[in-house]
Amino acid sequence: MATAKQQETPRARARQRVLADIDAEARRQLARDGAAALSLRSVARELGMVSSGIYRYVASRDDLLTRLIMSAYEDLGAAIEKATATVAGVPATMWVAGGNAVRSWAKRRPHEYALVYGSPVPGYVAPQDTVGSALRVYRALAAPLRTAAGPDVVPSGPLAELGLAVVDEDEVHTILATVMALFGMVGFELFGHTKGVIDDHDDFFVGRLLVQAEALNL
Amino acid sequence: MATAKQQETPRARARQRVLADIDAEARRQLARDGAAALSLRSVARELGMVSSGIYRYVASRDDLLTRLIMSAYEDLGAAIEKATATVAGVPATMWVAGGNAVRSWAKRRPHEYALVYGSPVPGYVAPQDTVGSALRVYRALAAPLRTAAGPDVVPSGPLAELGLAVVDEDEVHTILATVMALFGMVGFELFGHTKGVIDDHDDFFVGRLLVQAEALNL
DNA sequence: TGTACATCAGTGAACGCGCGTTCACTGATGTAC
DNA sequence: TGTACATCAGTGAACGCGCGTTCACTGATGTAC
Repeated sequence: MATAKQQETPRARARQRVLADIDAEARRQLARDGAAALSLRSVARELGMVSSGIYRYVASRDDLLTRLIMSAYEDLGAAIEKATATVAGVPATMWVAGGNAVRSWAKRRPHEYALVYGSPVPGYVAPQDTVGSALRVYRALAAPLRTAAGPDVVPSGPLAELGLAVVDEDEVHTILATVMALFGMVGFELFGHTKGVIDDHDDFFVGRLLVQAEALNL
Repeated sequence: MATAKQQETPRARARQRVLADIDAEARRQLARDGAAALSLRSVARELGMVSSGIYRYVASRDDLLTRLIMSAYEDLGAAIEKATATVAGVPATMWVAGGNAVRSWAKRRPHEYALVYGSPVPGYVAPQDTVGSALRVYRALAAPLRTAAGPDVVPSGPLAELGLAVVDEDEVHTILATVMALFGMVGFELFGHTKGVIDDHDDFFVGRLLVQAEALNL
């Protein structure tokens, strides 16, 4: 199983390029029309390829969706990491930065957000591959908690995967519920449920993030 | 514009019956396959009607979606009202009952929940008609707050439509954020984001509802 | 009570569309000797 | 360095599917005199 990448042949390089084009075009279509409208045929068409040709690169429509889901998670995770890193050291500020990153990413890429945190795509079942990428988001959000806990903590308990050592069940639940509340707020705004109720969303959101930081003892 | 319903003619009664059948069948299909799979043709087919015949009853697919959305809101609103009414008088208990009603309704009707609180249906824009129905849900959830405030309160401020008189902006935001947190938790569980993280969802959920009730001063 | 006309539910054919996926194929690229 | 064979990207046609919506129509029901 030695997948030697040494000696990159022209054909292999071309393949990588086409694969990247496919991903890019799929993302573009997802961003424009949403997951439901995404089709292998239109991706192939846009790439100037005959519709069946795309099967040399992608096993099925579901396979392409999986790639999109994973890259959405990775992209969001990276955005949070970046936002958090710029204010590293001050837990409460980190939390606010992370939360704001989620919100602004969601507004920048509403269809991608909908794909991963909205209604499941009918008929699609996420393969195991996606959970790692999904985890990156939570790990990024947990950065302020890690900072607050200090560098000497040995991860343990139900949140060990996030680099946390929390044993008290109520505390675990508080953390989880806070994350869910964050996504609840983002989803409500993005999906238009706050129209006419909240006028200054920025203000509302930052205010709530601060309250959350307090609840998390940051 | 005197829409006299007096003198119900057989034809009119038949029309009502067919319309009800259409709604029922559409709901059945929505429940089974989700909104994306809902088609006028299959509804007509199932009713033993030729596909074009359904246009005597429904203006378009979007029109049918609107009916489904409104009835979903009404149904959820009614479920919350019922749950809250059975424990009327004790605000905190009412809140827990209302929250549990949202969750159990969502688990009973996942596709309906996804239709109204999940990703927007691509290409569909909700007409103004739906906001009244949507409001019923929030009004039902606000019952414990009304009870806590007492019967003499004259509704005013941004939440007047919910029968509340709250002027303090932070308090308004707390109420809104709590509702969003509720839907965030329900959505996360329903859409499978808590797999492997939370083992006892009932326990988690009730615990959080109690915390929320406290935050709402109930 | 009876007739003449208007309304309306439901039919059947059609338009034009797009989809996922399979298959046998050509011709270029890569590899082993 | 040159040849023979294997791999693989991309083609083009096809299968079978389902959709929303329009239109001219028939025949039954409802209404006005």
